[in-house]
Amino acid sequence: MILATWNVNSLMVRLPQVLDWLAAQRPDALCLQELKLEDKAFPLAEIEAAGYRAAFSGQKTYNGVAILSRGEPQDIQRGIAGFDDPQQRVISASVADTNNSSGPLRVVCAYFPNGQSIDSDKYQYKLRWLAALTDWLRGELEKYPRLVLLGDYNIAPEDRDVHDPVAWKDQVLCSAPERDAFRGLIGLGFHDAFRRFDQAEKSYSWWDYRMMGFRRNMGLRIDHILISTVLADRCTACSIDKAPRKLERPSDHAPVIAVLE
DNA sequence: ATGACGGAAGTTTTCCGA
Repeated sequence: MILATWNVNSLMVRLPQVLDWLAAQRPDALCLQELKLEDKAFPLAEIEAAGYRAAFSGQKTYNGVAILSRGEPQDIQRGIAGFDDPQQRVISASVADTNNSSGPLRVVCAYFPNGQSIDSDKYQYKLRWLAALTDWLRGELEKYPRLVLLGDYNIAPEDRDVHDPVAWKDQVLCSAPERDAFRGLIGLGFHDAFRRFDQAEKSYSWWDYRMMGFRRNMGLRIDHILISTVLADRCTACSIDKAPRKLERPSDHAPVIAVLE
């Protein structure tokens, strides 16, 4: 089965691209971030017409996350339990596992805070958010061993995930506390699906709109799919689909896709 | 040089993203 994540940077603007991509890729589940719309504006009819159901948690202007799946998402949970946050950044749901009879997969879709800069209050919020997410996921993994965490992590885990590691050294998205937090998630019992396979050098999932970032491949790998240990051996591929980044009016992020056999 | 580009809110400019 195919699981994917895509920060669409406004679902209203990107909806035609999302519908085209669903038709072309036929993922079993697609996690979306940065919807930038309220729930009452969520384009449910268009998505259902494309053969998908949806769980979503939106807000005005910023943030907003959704899980689209071919079957009805079950046991939907919004946010991080025990972490009050008006920013809509996390949604979880159970989706049918098409290749296994031992129960559904638990999908957690997350839009990690950006942090702005390491001397910003938003960076402190990011670190608190990361700690809360980690604590919460420790329990979720016990409850749902077949768990996948997909989303825009706003963390480039290693220097090889950064087009210019010298310029980005100790900057937000690359700082040691953020990378420590990423490793902390791995330490709970996750595997970075992308790094389980040979990949081209300079593989990124986000490129700045400015300075011809995409054409010059000035990017970062900040969108990730972490799969729990019991699922890891079923993962047969993981890739970044750069095609949508080449369209007119693209998101600044490209989708990341994982295949579970 | 802290710019650029893109989206949203909403109005001629600001905030935010990464």
